[in-house]
Amino acid sequence: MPHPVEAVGACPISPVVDLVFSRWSTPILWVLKEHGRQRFVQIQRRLSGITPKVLTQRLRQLERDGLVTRSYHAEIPPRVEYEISDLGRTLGPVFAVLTEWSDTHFTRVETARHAYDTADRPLPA
Amino acid sequence: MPHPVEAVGACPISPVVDLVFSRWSTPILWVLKEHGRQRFVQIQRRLSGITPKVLTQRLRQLERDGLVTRSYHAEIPPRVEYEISDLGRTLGPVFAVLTEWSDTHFTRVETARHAYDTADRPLPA
DNA sequence: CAGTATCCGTCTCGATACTG
DNA sequence: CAGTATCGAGACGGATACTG
Repeated sequence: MPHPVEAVGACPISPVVDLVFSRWSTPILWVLKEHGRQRFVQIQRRLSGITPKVLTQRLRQLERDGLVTRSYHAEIPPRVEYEISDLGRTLGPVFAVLTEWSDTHFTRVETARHAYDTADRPLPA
Repeated sequence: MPHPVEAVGACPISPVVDLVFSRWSTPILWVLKEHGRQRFVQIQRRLSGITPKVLTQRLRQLERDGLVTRSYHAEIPPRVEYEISDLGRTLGPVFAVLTEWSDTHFTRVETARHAYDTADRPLPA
């Protein structure tokens, strides 16, 4: 389920968010970036348990968006390899900034959550 | 619907993605960053039609995560104001990089989509 | 104003089974 | 191996109505 289009007017980066941060997209791009070209089952194993249906859906979307390339080799058994594209590699700085933010600020989020959960607040009941 | 936890092992930025790029989170943070402290209905109007239920849900989550602060003023009528927190403001570079990526690369995505959609491919039927 | 309560449609995911 | 087909379950969002 993509982000609503109505939000684009208020938030110009919504299209990119849909593109890169849809469910499973980021982990798939990440493993392709980290481990290079690989086959369908290898990706599936690294994402520990994603079903073939969902993996196929996401890979097709990423291929359509030009972030991933698919190469089919008509052998027996058939061999299909996926690789992050040049366009996909340009996302490197995006991931780098997110990694850096996570390393420096994520503990503050966890602290905030804990504080919120243990705060005295008027009971909803 | 958060990203699956199983993906975290393969992709360390999954928690941040859930935090910042969950549905509606980015647009809400964006309008708070752009237009400063504002009331519930103002946010609702800028996001053109988000329902109060959903807006409440997301604001609560962002408040719990420490990205947004909520201030309640017991007046008649009641007044509640939301503001991006200091922690939320540290996301500035993240948004900046995404904006830059969008400006320089998004047309290539659209080109790729068009090429994919008009490509001759064996019919699925 | 700032929400909450309820109902409902949709979408997606997950599990399972099957095919070239 | 690399998917496709089908089914069912559940989360989530949208619309509407109501409250302090």
